[in-house]
Amino acid sequence: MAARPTRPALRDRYDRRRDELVRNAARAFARRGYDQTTMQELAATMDLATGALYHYFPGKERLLIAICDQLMEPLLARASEIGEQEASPRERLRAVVRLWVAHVVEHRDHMLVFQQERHQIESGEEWRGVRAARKTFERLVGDLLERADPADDARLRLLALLGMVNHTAQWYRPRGALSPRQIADGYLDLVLRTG
Amino acid sequence: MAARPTRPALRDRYDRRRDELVRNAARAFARRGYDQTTMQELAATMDLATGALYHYFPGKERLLIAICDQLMEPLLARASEIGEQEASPRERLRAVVRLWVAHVVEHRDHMLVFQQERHQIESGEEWRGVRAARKTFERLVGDLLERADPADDARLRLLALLGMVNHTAQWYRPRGALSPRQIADGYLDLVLRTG
Amino acid sequence: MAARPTRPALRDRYDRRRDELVRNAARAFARRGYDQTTMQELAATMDLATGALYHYFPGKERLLIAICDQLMEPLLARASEIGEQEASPRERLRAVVRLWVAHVVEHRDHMLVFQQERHQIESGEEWRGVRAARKTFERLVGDLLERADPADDARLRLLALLGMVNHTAQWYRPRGALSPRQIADGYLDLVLRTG
Amino acid sequence: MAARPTRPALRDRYDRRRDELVRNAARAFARRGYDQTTMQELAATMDLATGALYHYFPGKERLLIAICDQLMEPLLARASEIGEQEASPRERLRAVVRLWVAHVVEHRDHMLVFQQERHQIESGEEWRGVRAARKTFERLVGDLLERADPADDARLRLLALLGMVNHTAQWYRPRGALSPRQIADGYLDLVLRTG
DNA sequence: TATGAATGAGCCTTCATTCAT
DNA sequence: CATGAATGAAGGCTCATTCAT
Repeated sequence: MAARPTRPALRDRYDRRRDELVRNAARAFARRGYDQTTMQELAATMDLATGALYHYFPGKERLLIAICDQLMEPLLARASEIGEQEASPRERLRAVVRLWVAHVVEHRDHMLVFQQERHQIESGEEWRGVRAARKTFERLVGDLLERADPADDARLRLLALLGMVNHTAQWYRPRGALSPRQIADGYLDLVLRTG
Repeated sequence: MAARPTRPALRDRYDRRRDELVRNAARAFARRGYDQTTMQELAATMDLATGALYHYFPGKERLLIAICDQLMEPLLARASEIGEQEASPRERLRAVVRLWVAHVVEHRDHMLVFQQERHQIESGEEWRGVRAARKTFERLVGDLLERADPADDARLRLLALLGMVNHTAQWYRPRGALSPRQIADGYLDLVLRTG
Repeated sequence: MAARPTRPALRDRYDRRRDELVRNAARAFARRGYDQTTMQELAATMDLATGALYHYFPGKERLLIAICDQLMEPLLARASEIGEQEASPRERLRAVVRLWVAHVVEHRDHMLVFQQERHQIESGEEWRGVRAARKTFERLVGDLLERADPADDARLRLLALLGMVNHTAQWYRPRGALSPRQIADGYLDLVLRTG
Repeated sequence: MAARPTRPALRDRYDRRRDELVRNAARAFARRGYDQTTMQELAATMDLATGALYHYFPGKERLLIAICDQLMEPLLARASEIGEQEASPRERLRAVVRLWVAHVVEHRDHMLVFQQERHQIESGEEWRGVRAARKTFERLVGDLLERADPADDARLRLLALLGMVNHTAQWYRPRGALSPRQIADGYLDLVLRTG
């Protein structure tokens, strides 16, 4: 794999191109599955020669990791910011869930890949980072939920929330009846019992 | 592929063996992924010669379909029975959700495979039956939910319920803190607002 | 392989059955090709279990040899008889060619198999007998031709005659315009210039 | 399969290589039979990796078709030219038969394969072109024969001619007693009775 | 950086043959 | 003699990866 350029102009171009490739790969993987999508198909979709993919990713698996990173990193960054704001736990929770749902519907393909390739993510050294990111995010949401509405069944509610939000990727359609924000608020209504 | 035997004694043995193979395959696919599990690995796991698998399934994909059938058929059958009972919608909904959660945790591997191979299930002629079964089940739950607790956001609640129950396969561990029944009731508490 | 029975009644039944199987195999091989016809297909066609074939033939190749034998042995036997008759060479040649053409059209499938599997026949120890039979027959025809109409180009005429007669299997249809006898006489008209 | 290159230099190299591969395959198939020759054997013979064959042919059967095309196309092209010349039918027939015999002995392997795989050629959609080419050629020869020497048994003579010429592939050896031209003329002597 | 032909290990599937019943 | 499930070696084909240009 060619190294990432150091000169800023080239580097930016490289980074933008790489991001674009990751997004395209997410779409392809979501549609046909990771294993059933060939590197040559990917390259063709992206108007690239087969070998050129290897300038950006040392192998197919690293491309998959890149998809997960592209999904998790901005989500985690912005959620952390919200988590550290001064607002009440309940307000921060609402902000996080809105962000989260918006992120999910904007990265539907990433989410679907993320779910489909669960078995890969769950084992293997190179997936450590992705696993850590997910855990961190879940803990962040869990903490906010616990503090926003303490209850015996806090854990079950967290798990339910994770389930419904992640599942959103499977049914959400742009221009549907509900906006991401409405969806997020709807979920919160279910999870937060006290008024 | 050898045909299913017609003599009852042989046929029963055949059916039991086939069911066992499907269960084993579900486990393997859930762990390593469908594409990354080879037919020879499967055969070895099941103490079978490679070719013997093809006495039961005409190909790898049909084995995957069989997993989905083994998951959906009994669930759909028993849920339909409940749906036609005389009890109130709310009671029937509770019964269905309890059945459903119990089924999910008892078929965790099947569920994980079902989710991982979403992209295969969603396209292709031979998957029509599986898609129909899922749709039927979802409609059944949706109807009960609507009648148990009419509300503006019935659809979102259904989708939330689907998300949380299905997601259960990813975190449930036997001998955990919560029994399937408690989980089911917990979910119902979230979804049914009017007490 | 079970041995050929010794008791006459059983032995005859066995032989008749075996002959029938060989004929059926010839048909199947002629249609789908030797390698592309499976032993299980053969067995099914003959209303037999797969394993039963091995009571009659120790393996697939021996079945192929049996087809060649069923083709060559009666032809060679009757041609030899004719060759030793007292008639003139020309009359004997005519008799042999008529026999030959009649045999070819009656064993079209055998002939087609014989031609298709030329490469197998031409090498391998177990094919020695078949090769010898063909050579013997060709020599017999060649001798008669030479003596019926001596000429410089006797060899080429023999080869031409072999070509046209064998080729007959590829176009002859029962109830066609020409009877086997007419065909044979037509061939002789071409090959015998004098007279 | 990689596409045929468009740049002239590369395309020529590709075409030459492909032709070479087809010729080699014809040799191998003629010797060991189509089904008994593996793609890996072929590749090894041609100093190629297994997968490289698939840059030139999408599958084994297409390779077989290519052999038939390599046999029939130039023959048909040149025979058509001759058929449209101004010479007498008899002269044109002689020219075509000489061409034909020369072609057969120069493509012995192709011919043997063509005959051995008759059953494949005769059925299947992708063989339509090959069947058409054969029919066209046979009709061309038949027309010339009919006009060169009208007779009641024209059809039988055509079939005899087809038989002998095609059969030539099975006995001709380079540096044998007869040149292709002598063989062709010998065949014509048999088939043309008058003059 | 980009290309795309070439590599070759590996997988799904087939099928001749065996053998317990 | 008959059965037919089981065996397991082998073949056609794919595809992630490399590298000469």
